[in-house]
Amino acid sequence: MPSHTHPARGMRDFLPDDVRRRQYVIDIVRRTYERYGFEPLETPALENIETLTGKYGEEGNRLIFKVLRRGEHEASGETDLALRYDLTVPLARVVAEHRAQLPKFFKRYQIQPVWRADRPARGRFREFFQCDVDAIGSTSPVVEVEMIAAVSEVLQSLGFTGFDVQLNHRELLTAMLNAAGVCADRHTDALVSIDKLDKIGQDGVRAELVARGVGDAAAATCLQAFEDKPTFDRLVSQDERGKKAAENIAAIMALAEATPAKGHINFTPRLARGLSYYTGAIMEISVPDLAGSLGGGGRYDGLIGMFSGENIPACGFSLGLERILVVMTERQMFPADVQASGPDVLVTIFAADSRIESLRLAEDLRAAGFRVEMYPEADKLGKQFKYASARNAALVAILGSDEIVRGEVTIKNMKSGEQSSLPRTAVAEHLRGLRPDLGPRTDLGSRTSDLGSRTSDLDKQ
RNA sequence: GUGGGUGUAGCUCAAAGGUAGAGCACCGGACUGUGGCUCCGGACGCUGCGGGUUCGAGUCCCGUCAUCCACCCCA
Repeated sequence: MPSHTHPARGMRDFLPDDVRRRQYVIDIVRRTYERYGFEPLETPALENIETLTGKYGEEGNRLIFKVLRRGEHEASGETDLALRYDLTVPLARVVAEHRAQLPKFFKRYQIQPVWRADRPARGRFREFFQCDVDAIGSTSPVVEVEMIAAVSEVLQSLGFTGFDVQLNHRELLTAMLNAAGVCADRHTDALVSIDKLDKIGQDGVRAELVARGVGDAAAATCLQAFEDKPTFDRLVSQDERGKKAAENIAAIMALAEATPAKGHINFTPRLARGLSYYTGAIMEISVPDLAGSLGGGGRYDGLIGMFSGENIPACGFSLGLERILVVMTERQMFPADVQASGPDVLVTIFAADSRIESLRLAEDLRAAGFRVEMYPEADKLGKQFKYASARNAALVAILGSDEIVRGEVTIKNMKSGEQSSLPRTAVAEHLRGLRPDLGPRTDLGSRTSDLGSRTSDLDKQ
């Protein structure tokens, strides 16, 4: 027998209250994405390892969870499969594979877990959910704008007000670094350092740049560019691609004025983003009390071509579910009915010989759409009430010997303490009048039925 | 992967080398047809795990695992 019962490192069990909070967020994300015309996609947890390797940069490669080959190869440590690291690369594979069956401008959303062999930290896990939207087939800035708009609307619907969409462009950074005299093979390192300007300051970045092999003069020019907008513009406009990138960013920001993202977008020259497949606009969303980001994305016009040979433009954004949950939980942003869930009615059992009467009542109330829990044993009523209280039941139904003789049921409101007896046949109608907030919760059913089917399959294995 | 903190009852934490405790939660009773409040009682532990020092280790040392924080990186 195992000595401990913790889930594996960086993995979590979700108890009912956790699941309800997650589903509440996922539901809003999905409904918003749907309204923006995105369609659902699901892909397998496992991919062939060559599908994933070489897409995420050096650090990303290291963090891929690999699966040993089965059978005789197992002993050698050889690996042929890996757990997906994100939802973007699988999408690129799907587009390359099913191009003919997909619309010209394929817009999809995907809400599934991904895995990274990272070291767990606050808001960071080894298994976590991403909520991705991507649009395939167009280079128009309208694509970026809709992406940012959809994500902004999700956050607003969840109750976020102070979020910040940071926008930048890979080509802009490339042009700037070239003009500053940073040689091409130092670009990635330089960007990682520059990304830390807020955190470690100018001198810190300068030291890091030099340590990473960027010359003193080039480092100084870079830092000046981030300090002084005219310098930045001058450096960037020295080549054609830089100019076009600047125009692209300007277009995105102007068009976004017509969307829910209005007032939230900031051009952020220092934003770099780690994944290597980005080629154009890059973006990230952050809120004040979280060190990392709530999500990020960008344009990756070359990724699909790595699978199909044919370059198909694409752009996407990914929201991190657990990052959102961390902040929402801390700020208590969940509605009351999501925080405290319980049955509408708990039906008690007065004595063993009246069990069947209690069951009949429970079934009637269920048919009327209420969420009904049967207390399974004929314990004394005090215990049954105590349980109802602990379960957060709104109402308790009692069918004692007196009630059964009179053809009545006693209903007690657990919050107010009021209770009344009424004819057995009038119970459902009465309950509806008593607590109009109770009853059928259509959204709960659909939440569970069409989400995460793949994850539940995985759980069973 | 690097540096640091913390691991004791289900939970939050005491016990400063000498008999492992409290609060909350749990169970039972006061209250044999009514939860929350009160009172009384009960159960609760290989002190993360393995080694070492010592007459004696929850306490000191080494290792290991877990967890948290800061880096690194990221959603």
